[in-house]
Amino acid sequence: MKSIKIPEATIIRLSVYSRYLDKIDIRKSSTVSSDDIAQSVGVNPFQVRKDLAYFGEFGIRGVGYNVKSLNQHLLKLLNLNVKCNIALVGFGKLGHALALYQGFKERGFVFTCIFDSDPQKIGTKVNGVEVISVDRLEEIVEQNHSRIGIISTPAKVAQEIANSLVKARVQSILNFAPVNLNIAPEISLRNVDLAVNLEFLTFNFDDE
Amino acid sequence: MKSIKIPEATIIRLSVYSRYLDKIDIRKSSTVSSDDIAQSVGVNPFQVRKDLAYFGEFGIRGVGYNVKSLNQHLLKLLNLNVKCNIALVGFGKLGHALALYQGFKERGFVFTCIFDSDPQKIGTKVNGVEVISVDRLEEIVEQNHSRIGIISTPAKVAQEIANSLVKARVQSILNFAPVNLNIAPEISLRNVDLAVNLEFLTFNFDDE
DNA sequence: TAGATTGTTAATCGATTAACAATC
DNA sequence: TAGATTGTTAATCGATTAACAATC
Repeated sequence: MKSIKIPEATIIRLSVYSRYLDKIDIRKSSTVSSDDIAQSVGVNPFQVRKDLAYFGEFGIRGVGYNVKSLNQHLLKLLNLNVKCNIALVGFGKLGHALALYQGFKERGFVFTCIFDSDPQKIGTKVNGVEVISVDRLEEIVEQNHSRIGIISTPAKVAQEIANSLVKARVQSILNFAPVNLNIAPEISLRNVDLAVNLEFLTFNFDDE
Repeated sequence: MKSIKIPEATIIRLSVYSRYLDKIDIRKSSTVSSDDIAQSVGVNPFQVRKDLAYFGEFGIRGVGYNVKSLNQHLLKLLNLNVKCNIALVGFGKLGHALALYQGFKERGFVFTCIFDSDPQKIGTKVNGVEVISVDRLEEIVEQNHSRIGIISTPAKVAQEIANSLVKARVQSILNFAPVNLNIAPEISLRNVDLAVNLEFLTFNFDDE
């Protein structure tokens, strides 16, 4: 099915569409149009239909999309219909914030193991999950069958952590460290670079 | 100068290039080639040169770029040569993490005012900056001449906060709330959507 | 001079936008 | 049937990649 290449931007939008559908009160209306979705998430209706068309025909012409069934399709495409174990590495302020982030919980994401190198933090618990020494990362992550590793460590050690995660057989890495990670191409990698986002904004200042 | 449209992706890369230049030890070599930069940040050398070419000629053919001078040019383009006041709204776990984030400090970003609605938090201090009631947002942000507002509140109130920030004359908004903000087009807006990044990764699972 | 590396133009590629036939 | 809205093809737009002349 994934033989035709799906644009990254399309995948991101699928996730956004799905989150919007989550919020619709289906008692008011059980269907939704591409125009409606487009307006609500800030894209244009052509794009909504095009994005969906990569994966099949989910709507009814003249009527629209059934909210519940479309969302089920989207969740399935995003593989959110099955639980997935996630390892969080780096339990500093940012790691802490991620571990407790509502936006993850709402979409069904729960961290199944958490690592840090600070002896002060090791042994403490978050939502019933114990913080473990990063020395045991490879062992535990493999045991846990974590499919995703999240890196919220300092940039210096991020590459090393990434290597360990790959050894422990994660399939994907979400990296918050501001550094270019070199990893095997079969691992999917996504970088979230916070400073860069701020600098995008300062660039746009009209320097009077 | 900004009459020709600069791709967003280019602006993001300028920021990445600059951060890389920060890290180069110029005692070892005072110049750097587009190949070198490209390798280090994970893009291709054509792209580095093309990105820079939007703004001028910064290199010497046959030699490369002077590290220090190129970085100064980039910092100027990104308007990082002048301090800019930033308001942070929402001092939950995520806001807290952002306020203390090293990656911001390293690039010269400091938050000059912080807001929350929780009486428990109001009056506490972070790096010498007091958390203020969100009721006083418009007044204080305008007084402070904040050019950027960062929203790390729950999604429900994000639009309302955005409106207040715009009233208080910010020029840009960095939004962490998972919701589409409707704001005047002259305000530059950047969304950082954490859950969507995770779902990008789950999409790529090879569903065996 | 010969080798290296930039700056810039051209070619390719991919994503978005638009238009419209299909059909409920 | 008429109106609405999808699914899909075509047109446009923009960004990336490649090639190469310029020049240090």
